[in-house]
Amino acid sequence: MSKNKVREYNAVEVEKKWRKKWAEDKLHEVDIEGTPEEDKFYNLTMFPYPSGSNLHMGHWLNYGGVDTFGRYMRLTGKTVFQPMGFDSFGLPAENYAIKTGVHPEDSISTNVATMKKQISEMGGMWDWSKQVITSSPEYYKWTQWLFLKMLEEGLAYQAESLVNWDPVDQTVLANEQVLADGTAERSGAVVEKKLMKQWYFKITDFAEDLLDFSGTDWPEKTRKMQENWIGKSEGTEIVFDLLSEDSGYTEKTGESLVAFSTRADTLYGATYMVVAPEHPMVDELLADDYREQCEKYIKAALMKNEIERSAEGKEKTGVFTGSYAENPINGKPVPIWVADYVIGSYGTGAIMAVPAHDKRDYEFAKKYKLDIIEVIDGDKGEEEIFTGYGIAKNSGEFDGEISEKVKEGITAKLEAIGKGSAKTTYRLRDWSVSRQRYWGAPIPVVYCDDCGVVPVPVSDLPVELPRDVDYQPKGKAPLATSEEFVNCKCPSCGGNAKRETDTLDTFVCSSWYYLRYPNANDDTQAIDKALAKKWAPIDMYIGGSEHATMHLLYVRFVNMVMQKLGYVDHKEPTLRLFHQGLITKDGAKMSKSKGNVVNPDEYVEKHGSDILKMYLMFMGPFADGGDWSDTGITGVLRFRDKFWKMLLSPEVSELYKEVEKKLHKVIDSITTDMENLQFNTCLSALMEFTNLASKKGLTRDAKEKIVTLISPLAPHMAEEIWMDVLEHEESLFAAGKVWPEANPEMLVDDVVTLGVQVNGKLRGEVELGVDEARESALEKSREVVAGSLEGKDVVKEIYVPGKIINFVVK
RNA sequence: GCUCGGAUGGCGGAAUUGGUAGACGCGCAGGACUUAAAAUCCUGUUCACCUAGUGAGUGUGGGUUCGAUUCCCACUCCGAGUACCA
Repeated sequence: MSKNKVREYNAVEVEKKWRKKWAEDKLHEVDIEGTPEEDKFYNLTMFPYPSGSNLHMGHWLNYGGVDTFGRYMRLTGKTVFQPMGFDSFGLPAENYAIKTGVHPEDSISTNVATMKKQISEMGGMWDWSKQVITSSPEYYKWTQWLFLKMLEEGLAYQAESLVNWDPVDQTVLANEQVLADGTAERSGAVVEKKLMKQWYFKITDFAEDLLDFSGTDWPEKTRKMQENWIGKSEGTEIVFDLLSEDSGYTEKTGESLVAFSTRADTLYGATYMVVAPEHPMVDELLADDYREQCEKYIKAALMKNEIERSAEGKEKTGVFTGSYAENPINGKPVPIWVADYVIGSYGTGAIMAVPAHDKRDYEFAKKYKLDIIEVIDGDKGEEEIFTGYGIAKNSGEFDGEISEKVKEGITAKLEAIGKGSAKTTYRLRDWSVSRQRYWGAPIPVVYCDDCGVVPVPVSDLPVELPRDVDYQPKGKAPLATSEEFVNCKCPSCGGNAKRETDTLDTFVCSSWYYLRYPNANDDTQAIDKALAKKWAPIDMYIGGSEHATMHLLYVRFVNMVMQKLGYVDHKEPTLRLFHQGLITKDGAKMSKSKGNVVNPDEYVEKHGSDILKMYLMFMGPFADGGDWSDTGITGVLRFRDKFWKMLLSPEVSELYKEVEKKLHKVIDSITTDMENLQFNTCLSALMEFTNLASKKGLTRDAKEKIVTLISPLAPHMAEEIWMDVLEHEESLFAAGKVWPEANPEMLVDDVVTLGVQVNGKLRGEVELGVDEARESALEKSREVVAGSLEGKDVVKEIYVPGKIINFVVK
């Protein structure tokens, strides 16, 4: 029948042949306009940053898994759109340029070319005809358009905020560029904080929408992380009136300090207040005798970032301001402190401290000998203080009531006397999108003396990033050094104006790219409504979990805005989300600086990409990644050869019953595992089948089924078998819905072997029918473990059909 | 610090809703084939011991249950994120 003798499998040659053929046939190019909506499957991976180094094992794991899943969906009959692009703006290219003098445009275009070549050699079904490169004017033109939309919608605004300032390099630093000791990575200078006017996106307007994940299939952990990041808490804003020093703290100054608390029920126990070092009222709180000491403390505190301020083992520090405020519930004066454990951006930046019922306040109060008054009765257990809900005491009229009631009562009372109100706050902050850097999309606004802030009209986009700009750090944004760029005419009045010189955060570029892919080459509009509505939401989005809170929150936010504007129908950008794991080397993240980067190319050259991909998929769960070691690659090679030989052996006319049953069980388990992206167990199942069937022979039908099952994992080999051995006319991946279905009758066994336990310990095995009746099952089991039952009283007999028998004896 | 994960043989890992722990693979040991080796094939392989068996065992200590890798409590270690790396 077959013209093929059993021949050796030459992976490298075979793979090259099929990649060439697939490219010629444009097999992976999707008919974006013509595909019916019910057939579409948008299979997306988070696009890579084109860094200097080659593709690493992490990329391989990531894209290997994406492609395996995509091919599986393809074989179930879906039209799979699997585009690829590059997130090419950003800090690393700029830093590289500063260091080496190579222009980011040049290094990026080299890197993109290299990575594209390497990704192509993996043999994935990437649709390169819809590529996006975020640093290209054709793309960032529309990123600027997105900014203008935000502005139009009132979702972009300017405000001052603190940034890391390097006084030597005269430049803003990313948190990453600030070392743990507070000095700058590059210059070594002690980093300062500087107030700067920045553009923000009002993501906080969408806090409630972002908390609603209905309709999505996301990992529980990612949802939790986002929920905590958004950090909704319902509490009370409480007004503490300031007391004047001159009066001996008996009279009010007329000013007040507002604190946010989720535990208004503990207000009677509030014995002091703490304001964040960056609190806007700090300066007026400083009494003369305390000013010098406080200012020193505040300056030091502002140099640290949030993580350092609350770092491990760090003792809480603070200073007394010399001011007092009145506790509104009992009229008692409380001292006001400044401490860096209070963060300015959360709540109101000021807290009422209840040391008897809050751990941090307790530590602080003990250290500085502040009053500690218990106002709740509760079981402390082994702790020094009680932090839960209990029964109120020392709380005036609220004594004896439960905390929840007290909270409501006190809030109501505060409302009645005008000293507070119920309030919901969120930890989520607005998204700062301004960067004082060169390598980003220029923010498309101009500043006109007469008209103020004027958006650049869409027809004038892109505001092009000039190539010849001095991007060396020197005290102002790189774009500000270019007179040619800065000076322009006001689009509104035609008078002299100056351009905004900040660029956009690269997260803005990546917040909408999935809506651009379907019409990536369309120069007339950012998003094609009809196409976006058809292809969005993303059916499967795969990327690292390091993006759980930022990128994945920004994408959701932007999608919500786009929905509001009618560009998409769905609130959520992606239905299903999956995080691949991390590949490490000797337990550490692979990086050039550590010198532990393993180059995938050498494995591809030696064994072919199918082998490397299968090995990465087999190494462990796709969601876990793992530590790289090539010791196990032998097993995958052996399996591949065995599989190849099995498929090339002569066909048999009928399958052995055992093999047939196994085939259907394998179809069943692989289908489930593919759906769940558990590729390691897909391979285990294929190995088991091969071990069994290679001795017995396969029918043509079985060969077609098993080749289809392996094809998402080893597409080149599968295609070679499909076309060259099984002599099909058309590619397996163009064959439509060919994924096999298991025959349910083949999945059930009539006999099962069950463990027989005595007191929960395995003492024997028994063969039973699947639905063996209780009495006969127990009867047979008793015989098996007769020895262990001898002389004992059986007090209970447990029989769970198909699972277990357990005798409880005394 | 805070938030979220993870920990199973010598190694990578497997185990629907609690039901025979260690599938599959690597490695190792023994055997077949070979003048020999490689490759391939077969057998064995959680550990301990007084080895026809018995006991222990899924990071540690407790708990719930007839039964826990799985559920609960406390802890240890490792990883990710922590808002200007992406």
